[in-house]
Amino acid sequence: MPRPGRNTYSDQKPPYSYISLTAMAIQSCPEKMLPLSEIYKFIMDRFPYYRENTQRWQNSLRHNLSFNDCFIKIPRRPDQPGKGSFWALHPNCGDMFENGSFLRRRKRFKVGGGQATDPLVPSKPQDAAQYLQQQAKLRLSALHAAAHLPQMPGGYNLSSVPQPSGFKHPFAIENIIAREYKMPGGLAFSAPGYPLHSQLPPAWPHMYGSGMVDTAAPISMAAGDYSAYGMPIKSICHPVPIKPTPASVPGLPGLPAHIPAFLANSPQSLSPTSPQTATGQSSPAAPGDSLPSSASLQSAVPVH
DNA sequence: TCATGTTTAATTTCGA
DNA sequence: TCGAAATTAAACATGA
Repeated sequence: MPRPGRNTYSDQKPPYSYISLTAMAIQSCPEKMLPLSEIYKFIMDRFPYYRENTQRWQNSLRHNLSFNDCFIKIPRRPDQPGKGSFWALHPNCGDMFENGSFLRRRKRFKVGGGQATDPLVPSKPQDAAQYLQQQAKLRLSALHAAAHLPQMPGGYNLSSVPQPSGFKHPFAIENIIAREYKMPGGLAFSAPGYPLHSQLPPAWPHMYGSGMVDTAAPISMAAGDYSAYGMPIKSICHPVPIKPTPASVPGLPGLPAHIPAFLANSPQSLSPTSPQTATGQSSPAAPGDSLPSSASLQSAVPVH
């Protein structure tokens, strides 16, 4: 829980567990897999609280990666030199934070634990790792292809990258946003115009401490500040209501009327008829996450 | 040597 | 109040 800061806002602990922070980091990159060092970096970049006591929380984070079945270790390919493996979210881990709290899951994800799974997604960690690595390649290909396409009205459509049926990733941006539509202080999220730094209420101290976000300065968003969805990461990484208010849109549980459906729907609902990848390959359905929506991809290709 | 990864155990925190 | 999830600490192994 966010506690009132002792000295500055920056020493507040964000209301996210290590699991949710890690998942956020993984989901923020287009390949949906990150090495440990990049996960550290993501967290420290976004949350000043974690720029201190690094040994402590990084040990905890590593513990979480190994201990929780929802994280899968993906070995580096020969063309990906470097230290350590990549980490990804298990494609079947589903919405672990369905209770609305990013601090505590109702139940831990266990492989073969009886969760609803996509039949096309392997559940065994080794198979899932291979599968995820393949999907990461496809995503990169799609992003690469999209970056070289002429701009289409309404933005690129990357829905050609295969998506699993009926799966909605817990850290897909639409999920996070759907939970965060009610900002502390009463500010409502108003897509499709994403909240910008200057619009963020000071009630999100984690993002403001240590001068990380200068609300007075002109908005300057580096490419790295965007998630794979074209969403400024800085705007999605803030405390959320631990207990969101009930749904207000019939048929879209948890979604208020002012959240556009495209942010709340699973990716494939945007374009259910495009099973081919941008590279022309056919492949099994992708794990449950989303590539940038057609509305957001124009600014979405992150630079790493 | 250091970063990464695994495992165990104790403790804290939170939801039912 | 209790059980489970999360956090923290620590020891140890492995590989670049």
